[in-house]
Amino acid sequence: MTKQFKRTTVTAALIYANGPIHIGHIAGCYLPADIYVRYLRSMGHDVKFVSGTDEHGVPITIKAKKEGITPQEVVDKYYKIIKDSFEEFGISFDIYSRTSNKVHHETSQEMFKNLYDKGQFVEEVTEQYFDEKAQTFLADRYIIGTCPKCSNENAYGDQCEKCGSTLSPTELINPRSALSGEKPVMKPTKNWYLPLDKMQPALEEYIASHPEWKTNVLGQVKSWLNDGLRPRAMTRDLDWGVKVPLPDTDGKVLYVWFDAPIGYISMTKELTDEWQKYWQDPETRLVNFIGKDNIVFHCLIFPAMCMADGRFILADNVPANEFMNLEGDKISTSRNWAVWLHEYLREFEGKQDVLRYALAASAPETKDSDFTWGDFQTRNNSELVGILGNFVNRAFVLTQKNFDSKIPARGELTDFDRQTLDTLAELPNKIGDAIANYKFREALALVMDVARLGNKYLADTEPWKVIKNDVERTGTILNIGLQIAATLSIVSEPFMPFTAAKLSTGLGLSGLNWSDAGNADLLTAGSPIESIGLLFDKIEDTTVQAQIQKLQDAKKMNELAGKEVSAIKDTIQYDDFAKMDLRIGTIEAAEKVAKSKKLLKLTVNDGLKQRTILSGIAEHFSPEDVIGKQVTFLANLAPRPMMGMVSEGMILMAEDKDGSLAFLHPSKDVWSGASIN
RNA sequence: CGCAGGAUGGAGCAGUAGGUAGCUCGUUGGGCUCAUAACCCAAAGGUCGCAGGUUCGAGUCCUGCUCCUGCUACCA
Repeated sequence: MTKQFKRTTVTAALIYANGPIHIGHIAGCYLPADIYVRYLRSMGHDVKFVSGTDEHGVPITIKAKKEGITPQEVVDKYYKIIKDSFEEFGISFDIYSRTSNKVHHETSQEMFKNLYDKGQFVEEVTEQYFDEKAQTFLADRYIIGTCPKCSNENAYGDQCEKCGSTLSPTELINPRSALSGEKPVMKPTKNWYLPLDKMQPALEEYIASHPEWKTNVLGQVKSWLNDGLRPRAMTRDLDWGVKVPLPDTDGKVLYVWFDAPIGYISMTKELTDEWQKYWQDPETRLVNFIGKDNIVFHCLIFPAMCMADGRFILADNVPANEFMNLEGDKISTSRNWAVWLHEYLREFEGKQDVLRYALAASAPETKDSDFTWGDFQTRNNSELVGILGNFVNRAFVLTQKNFDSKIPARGELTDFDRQTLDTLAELPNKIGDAIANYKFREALALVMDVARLGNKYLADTEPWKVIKNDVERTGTILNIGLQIAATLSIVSEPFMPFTAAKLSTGLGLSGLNWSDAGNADLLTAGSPIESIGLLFDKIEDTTVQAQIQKLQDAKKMNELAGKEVSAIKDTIQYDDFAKMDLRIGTIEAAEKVAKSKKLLKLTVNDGLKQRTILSGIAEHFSPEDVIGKQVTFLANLAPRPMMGMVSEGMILMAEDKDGSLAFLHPSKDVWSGASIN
């Protein structure tokens, strides 16, 4: 922090190009990075802001297969959506590129080759599961099998979600491929590993030299270091990605997390011929904005790569944010629980700054935060409209009415005027310091304090009263009010660039930068102001409710779409079937089982006697619904004690897509006890 | 299991080297009327997750515990 740098390279996480972007991405890294960069630019610093899409890796090939298109078509589609929405949202990248570009392939291959030639890799041949039908090696996550610990039949190769234990694919009983359902075979494969274990001391030293990093970042890193780093494969068996630049390596590509961070470098290459200045000069400060899931890659693996390579500078800071939730639930692309940026831009035209404000104000800087539409509305209505918009509007309207839309001259100052101007002069530095220290929420609150200062100044000086008998004094008051607005147009720019631009247009200002903020003479008396209308509009309850409804609909749709018809079980013999005694019975009585959420106690007449069957259907049916119904049940199932009672059989139910249950009735009433063959 | 982060008035968050608990929004009351029923002032509201300990004194240090999140596909 104390070191003086000549220039700054700012990167924002490379987003994976298999879906559009949502508010979590923005709040997590793109908006903070943009605020930071805009501030540095306003300070006159030399800064390059680089980001793009990460277009390699297994999930993209899966997505392509699912949609029946090529991986390239997948990434082309999302690259465009993502790039366009960022641009419209005012994220001011100097370049937004992609890792499928030629220059990126060359750059990462060159770096790989350099590490290889320097002997930095360890070659190792391991046995891995291979899917013969899909002709591909399987990532741990794409192997499904029975958990050795809890016998869950759908455990993943890396973890069983039922019992939570961490697994390795070879531990699974009856492994099968998630792609084809086939049983995978073990096949030897050679890969190149980066020996992180040997590099740990150097990495520890690097981390130790940055005690100023955010606690969540250091904590995460420490967690990895405590565990002890292990060698990590930098190549994968896959045909989608950057080819390994060595002989006889067909079907092998660079590990996405090897090539992705190099993307920052290759994108800078595309941007400028002077790219080396931004990546190799120790007087350049490198700042990587990311979300917390990326911490290990940016704080350990990428630095390790750079150290091994020897040519590149290491990050001076990695200000990672935590995660943002949505209406109390985790944002999820696959569950469609998200506010998509491209949709927001369509539905809230011209309101980029409202979302920028709401996200910056509740960004997950120190811990996970929650975005709610209610909060969005409040922030807009009571802060942007009520405080900022209102102040500007008051100052403008008063000037229009009383001074013919010309900036009035400033006469003699009162103590209160001076006090106000002093406060005004201090705020820009405070805001700048907060931004420089990655405290964007605090910085934004201080920006609002500028508007609050203006509101209070007008309320205390009451120009609408003074005008009745002292025009000159009124002029002084409004001059000061407008000067406050002028500073506001500068300090709000990193956060709300669209609003800031409108405001400077209205005031007839241009070309100002951060050092001008706080100055009380930005506006010259006599120059005109231009009507800019209202900076912000109120957002109505109905608008907000529509968004919430949309989310809920999406959730429902997704639940329905998420179900797939399960595969047919293994073949059985007739004898196996004949063992089951399936019968029709009539439910004669039903009651809820006390203290149980799911169980219903059913009294079923099977033609011979009444039997008690406990069935887990209470969440779907009430006792009145089922009395008198004929149902299919398994009559010779071994009795099973539950909740202090014994269940003598099992009612057969069909589960519908949405999780609701249906009974199996005979198509006409039959006698109780009818057997089923 | 372990490691890491978090748990502070109704909501969202600050609390820097331990010394009477702050901010924004919301609520209530009052004032003002230039302004998008916006603005200004004031008040109410917290035993700082739980239980111990160190200290003259702890939200802040130590120990144990509980809950949430991450480390684990999609994903910032």
